[in-house]
Amino acid sequence: MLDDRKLAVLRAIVEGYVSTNEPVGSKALASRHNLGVSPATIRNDMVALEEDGYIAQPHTSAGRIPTDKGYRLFVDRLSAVRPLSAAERRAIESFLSGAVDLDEIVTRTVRLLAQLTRQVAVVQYPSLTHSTVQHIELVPLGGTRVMMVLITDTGRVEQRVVEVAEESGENITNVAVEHLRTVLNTVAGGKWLTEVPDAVADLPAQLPPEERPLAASVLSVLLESLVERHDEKVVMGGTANLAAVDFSASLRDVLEALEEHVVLMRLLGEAGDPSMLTVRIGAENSHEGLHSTSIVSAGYGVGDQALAKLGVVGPTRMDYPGTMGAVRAVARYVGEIVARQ
Amino acid sequence: MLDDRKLAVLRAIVEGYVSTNEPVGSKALASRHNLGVSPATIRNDMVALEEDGYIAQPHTSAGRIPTDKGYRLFVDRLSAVRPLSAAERRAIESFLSGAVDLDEIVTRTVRLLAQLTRQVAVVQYPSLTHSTVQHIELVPLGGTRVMMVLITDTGRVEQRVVEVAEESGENITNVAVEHLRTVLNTVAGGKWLTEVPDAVADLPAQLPPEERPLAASVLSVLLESLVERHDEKVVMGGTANLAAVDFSASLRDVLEALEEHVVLMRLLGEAGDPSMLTVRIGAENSHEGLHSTSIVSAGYGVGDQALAKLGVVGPTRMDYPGTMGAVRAVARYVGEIVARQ
DNA sequence: ATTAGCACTTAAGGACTCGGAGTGCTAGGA
DNA sequence: TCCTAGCACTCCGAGTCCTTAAGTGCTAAT
Repeated sequence: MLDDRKLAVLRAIVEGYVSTNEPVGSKALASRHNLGVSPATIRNDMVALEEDGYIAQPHTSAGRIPTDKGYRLFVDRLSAVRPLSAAERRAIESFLSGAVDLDEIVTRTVRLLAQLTRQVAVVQYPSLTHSTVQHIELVPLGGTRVMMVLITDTGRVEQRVVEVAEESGENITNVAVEHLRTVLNTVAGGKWLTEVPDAVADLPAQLPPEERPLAASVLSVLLESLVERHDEKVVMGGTANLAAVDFSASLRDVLEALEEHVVLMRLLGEAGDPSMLTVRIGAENSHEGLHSTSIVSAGYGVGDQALAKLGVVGPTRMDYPGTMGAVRAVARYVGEIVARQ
Repeated sequence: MLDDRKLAVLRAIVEGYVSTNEPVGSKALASRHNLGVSPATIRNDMVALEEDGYIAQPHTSAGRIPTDKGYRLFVDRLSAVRPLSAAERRAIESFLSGAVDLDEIVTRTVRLLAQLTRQVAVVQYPSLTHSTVQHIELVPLGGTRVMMVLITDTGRVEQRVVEVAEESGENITNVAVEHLRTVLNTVAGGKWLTEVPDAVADLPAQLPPEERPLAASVLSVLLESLVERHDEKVVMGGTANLAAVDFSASLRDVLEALEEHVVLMRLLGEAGDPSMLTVRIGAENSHEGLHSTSIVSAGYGVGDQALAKLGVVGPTRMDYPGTMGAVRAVARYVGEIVARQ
């Protein structure tokens, strides 16, 4: 059905349309992309490609543009991820290695990706799920309040203020807090976060009765902060790059979708091994407002452990090989940097 | 020079242009804003207003639109901040009070402001400058590394990994860390952050020699994290609202300016008592890309202490009374909520 | 000081034309 | 059987022209 030449034509159409942003016709194709055949032949191929739904024409007597399905085929079979130049890789390395902080790593990564791809970049914070407990700290804040700080081996810090029920407030002594801290760290230290709930389940029973209200309050907050999916934290940048593009959907819809972080999470979050590139094209995105965009994403992490994902959002009409190269490269470096922390 | 009627005309022009987004002519003015005079009279006034630079016409035979100077006069003398309705205030209250976390307060505030004003909202994190040290925690991470966590009374938590110089690495004993923690909290606890550098200056001298390398490393990181202006952290939301507006400058320029957080900080940061509303109109903004936008900002804080600022960015053609009302109201509530934490 | 009347300007929108790019189809050639 | 040349057809987009509506500035009268 699709012989080599037809595929070559499709590739040429995608590349042409991506670079010029104008529907590409048979004559232009024949002259520029020396395919060795006449425009008429190309037209015949185009008809076939159109019947199969890979390309479409905006109106009669216009050139062809790729459909979502066409881009999909292009990405899957007709293109190779374009590796970055040595200079680009050095730039990434030096730009990211200057970060002191998990926050800063994420912020810089976003800016880097946006700049590299000239699109909107999205980076998810490293997930708590694959971390272990490094330390749990309890700090009496005076009154009936205690601050709980959870530190993970991946450098993540979660803090929460714990409000202890009023009647038992007088029992918050430094001794009790210190005791609880010791016990907590003994029981939960080094455990995977997913194991913590089980590990602390029968902890209050082991404590003297007067310390139990405090322990109960702290534990409920701790468990709560584990349940909350903190990998839902994302940072976005490069929205200015959207202004240059004209979407078939309104720019407003796209911006709105991007601002709903929950949506973003779904987009990045679905499926995908770490270091695997995921490309979602046009209507493949479940969210309505993003039907005219494509999303290229990858997981990053330490070793083969996926900590989180990052990616870029751009028009379906994007430079896939280049974008994929940039996303992959950045994901790798970020993984390294996070590991180094 | 500017009698009452001319001012009334200016006000009518501003209000008309803001609501219709079209240049407003003398006839429309006379009929809608019953000023009790004929169009011809209004025209005469318009000529005077134009000579003084308060209004301009895009081209001959078009109506007038206000200039930056015109908006300025309108804001300063012709308008009153419009208070929010009771329902709106209740909505703010309930929306903000659900936040558990400083991060969440900020995030929710941004979304709230954006929704209320239908513009881009910007919220600065509470500054460290006006906080006191609640607690400093040190956690050995194994090897030559220690995590330092600084907790302030305003609920802010700063964490840093401290790398202790290699040769002295063996000296990181739990005893030394605990000792340093105790001493640090004794010396710095309850102090204003600005006082901390002085307070800890001669601390190493008081320690046994084998603990000094550790102390020196921790202190240098601590001081560094105090110097870094963490009130430079800002969160932005509602960019989708920009899509609806057409700026004289390109949308891209505006988005770019907004993404440069440093620029935002300058914009919000300059001058202004807490609870004072600042309005910067058009070219009054130092940044080129924002010459066609106005910024309404206010400080928020506990009592009369300004912790940080928040504001919105919109087209110069904005509903100033309403926007100012929303910004003021949100600033007040956020101040309260932060205090309550 | 205000108003009515009038001539003038200008952008926006609609109708029309025209050229170019591109197509589909058919018939002839390797 | 596949490719190519040629040709008639379609349709968008740019350009031109015209008209309309809104608005102005000026002058003279109240």
